[in-house]
Amino acid sequence: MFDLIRKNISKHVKLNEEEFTFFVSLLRVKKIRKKQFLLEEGEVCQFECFVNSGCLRQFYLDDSGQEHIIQFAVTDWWISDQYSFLTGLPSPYFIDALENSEVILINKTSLEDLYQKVPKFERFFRIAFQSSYVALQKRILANISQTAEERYHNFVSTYPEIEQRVPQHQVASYLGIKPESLSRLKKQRPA
Amino acid sequence: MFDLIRKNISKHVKLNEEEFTFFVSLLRVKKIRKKQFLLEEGEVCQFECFVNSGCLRQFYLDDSGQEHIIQFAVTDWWISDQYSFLTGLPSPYFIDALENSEVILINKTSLEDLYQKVPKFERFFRIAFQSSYVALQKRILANISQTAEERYHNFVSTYPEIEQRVPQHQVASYLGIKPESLSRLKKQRPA
DNA sequence: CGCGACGTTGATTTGCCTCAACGATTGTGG
DNA sequence: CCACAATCGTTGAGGCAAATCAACGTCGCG
Repeated sequence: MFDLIRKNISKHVKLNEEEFTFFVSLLRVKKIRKKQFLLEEGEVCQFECFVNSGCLRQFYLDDSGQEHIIQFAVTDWWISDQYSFLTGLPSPYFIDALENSEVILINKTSLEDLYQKVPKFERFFRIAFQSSYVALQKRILANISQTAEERYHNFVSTYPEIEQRVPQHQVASYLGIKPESLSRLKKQRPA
Repeated sequence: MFDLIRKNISKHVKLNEEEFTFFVSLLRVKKIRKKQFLLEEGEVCQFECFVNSGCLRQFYLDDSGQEHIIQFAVTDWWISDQYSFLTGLPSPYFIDALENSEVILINKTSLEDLYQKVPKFERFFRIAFQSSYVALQKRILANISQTAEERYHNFVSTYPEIEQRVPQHQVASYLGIKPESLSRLKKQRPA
């Protein structure tokens, strides 16, 4: 049950049994079925979420009813709305499941407690956010410097497993283009 | 000299005199003149950098010789290449000064030392990266969901002080559009 | 002064969007 | 288990936002 998250954390910090046991005592496991929401716009996000299995997405719903996918999260990834989590303000985003999924949640007060008792977790999340920051910078560079086609091929080679399992129009949304356009550019130069 | 950085850090963690004194002992102050490089493509980035005064930018130079601005950093901001800093690999980016500037540097080994001796800094940078992550997500959303004009007005209202001090074509680069296009859309609907 | 950096404007092209229709597949309720 | 609806991807025609290419004016600085 907690093997995967243990391994995930051990990528950046080494925990002993006691520390890990304490960590686990703060966790809550949740199953989410396809299309169910983990977070809805207007709610305050109170958790960090680790994906044990399945696939989720975070998206923004604009005034014209269009969805814009901010991120995907498959097995072994973290997902949450850091904006709402940090500020305590209502989230502008939705998080829902693209497949039946199992997630592990830690809520904000537990996490603060954890930071106090096991400062290594401060380090873990520092490194995790630093790495995520790097990934987002790369995505921004792609957005401001590349064509839709280049971004798509970039995406496929960076995240082949996501390209495999999510519908094509969701990938289009993530790339900031229309489904029709993605369809067309794939025909011209298949992956 | 170190008042500003002290205030910046105190936004997230409280330091006593001893801790701050130790921190300062690890710092190096550097003046950078306009157009000088703080980091060049191919170098390994060994520092975190705090801008005490002036203005810097981080950019990518593509194969066709085009610059793409990843971020600006004015007084009281941090700038670095986290990718190279984290991985120890050569940076794909440049960092240079848009004005004569004064920066405060802490190098990687000193920072690791600092994390060991004063774990509060782990917390400080955790929160700093978490906040930056939020800002980058917002920029990505803008890039995938808004028109050039919307992104521009968004930028002006978010960073009025940057809009004031950097040349217009640099703002265009940051927004992912051409200088001519920015000029035109400003004429149609002035800020 | 003269040159380079910067912003503007015009003419044209193009990449992606919009709107619309249609087939294939999936899933679901009767 | 079939019928029907919903979801998803594709294709076509036409439109528009932004890019491209080119020229030019202004400013500030060496």
